[in-house]
Amino acid sequence: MALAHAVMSLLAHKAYTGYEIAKEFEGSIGYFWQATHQQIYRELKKLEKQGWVSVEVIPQGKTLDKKVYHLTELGRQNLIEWIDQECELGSIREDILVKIFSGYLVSKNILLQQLEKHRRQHMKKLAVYEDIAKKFDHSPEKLLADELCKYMTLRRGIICEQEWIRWCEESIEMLGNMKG
Amino acid sequence: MALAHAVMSLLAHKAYTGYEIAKEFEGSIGYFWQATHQQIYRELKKLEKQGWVSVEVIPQGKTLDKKVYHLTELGRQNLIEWIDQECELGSIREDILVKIFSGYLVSKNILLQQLEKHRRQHMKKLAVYEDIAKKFDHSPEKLLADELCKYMTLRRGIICEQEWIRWCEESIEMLGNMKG
DNA sequence: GAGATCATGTAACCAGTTACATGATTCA
DNA sequence: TGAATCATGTAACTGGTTACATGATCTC
Repeated sequence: MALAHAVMSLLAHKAYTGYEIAKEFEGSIGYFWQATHQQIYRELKKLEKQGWVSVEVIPQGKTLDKKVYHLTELGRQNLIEWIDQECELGSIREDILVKIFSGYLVSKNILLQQLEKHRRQHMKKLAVYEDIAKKFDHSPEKLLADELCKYMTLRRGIICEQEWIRWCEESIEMLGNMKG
Repeated sequence: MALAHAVMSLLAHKAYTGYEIAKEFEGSIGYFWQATHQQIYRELKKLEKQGWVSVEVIPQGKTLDKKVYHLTELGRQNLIEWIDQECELGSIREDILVKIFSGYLVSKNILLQQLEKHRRQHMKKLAVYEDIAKKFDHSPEKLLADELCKYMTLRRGIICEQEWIRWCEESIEMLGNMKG
């Protein structure tokens, strides 16, 4: 159910086209919830049926109409109620850990390569997040509530990347110390 | 494709029944890959069709036969090749972050409750992992390769829980400092 | 005797991914 | 003029979740 709420989260800020929502899922909200444009178009239709969003159709003449989505009052209420409900911990599915788990089947070098590559990927992501963080005024007392909320999710992204890097480095060292 | 490989990872150690594999997905491997017994029975059938696992049927007389699964040489080769292939970063879908993202729509108290609850859940998980870690000899030079591999994935679990707790605490403090 | 655990599965549904498809506009 | 981006979608498939179902054995 949370994709619906992720979409509504965006629409709580402002109206969006499906395309723009898909773009946001590549950045900002995409740092903690991934979705493709196909999923989003499908989800928006469901949300409309339930009356949680409304559509403003902007005719484009020759090509397909542009559709701007708005969060309805019903949708807003639903989102607010959802926030207060109990939530499960997200489920984890990390290829790299499956690889490490059976890493004893392959050579040390292959594992080290995987870890190095992984480390580099997370360094890249971290650099991106830290860049975005610079744009925020870092004193929480000065941030508006909605900016602070965004900033908190960004902090989560930063911490996540830092810890992946820490784990990669630790693991590389452990493998180095390993006999054989 | 990685559920298949997660299952094969287990079978690389020893033969298992579907039920036992499902149990492992609640502990050990379940710390980084979740799957239900329904998924596992379905996956085992696929793996058998592809010749990556073989089944040893143990008749139980009155009730359904017990089925013990073994990794075939083909399966083992496939797993080894998979480990060396490029892998994507796992995708993240965290309800709590969607909630925080639109947290400005609700009262500070509701957010604090969510964060506190989340923190407690991760503290519990951390305690479990740290308990398991105690059973390992902590010097990597002394661990056998397969034990070290398991230990590395466990370390990832521990770091992951620590970072969640760190983020929850940081966020609680930020909310505390917020005006309004 | 009741409840937990062992052990197997089917069916339906929902969510996520991949492939395919169209056409306008913008910029180098 | 060709590539990138804007903007919309359908279809098929795969993977994950929820609900239902059966029956044996073990332990209190």
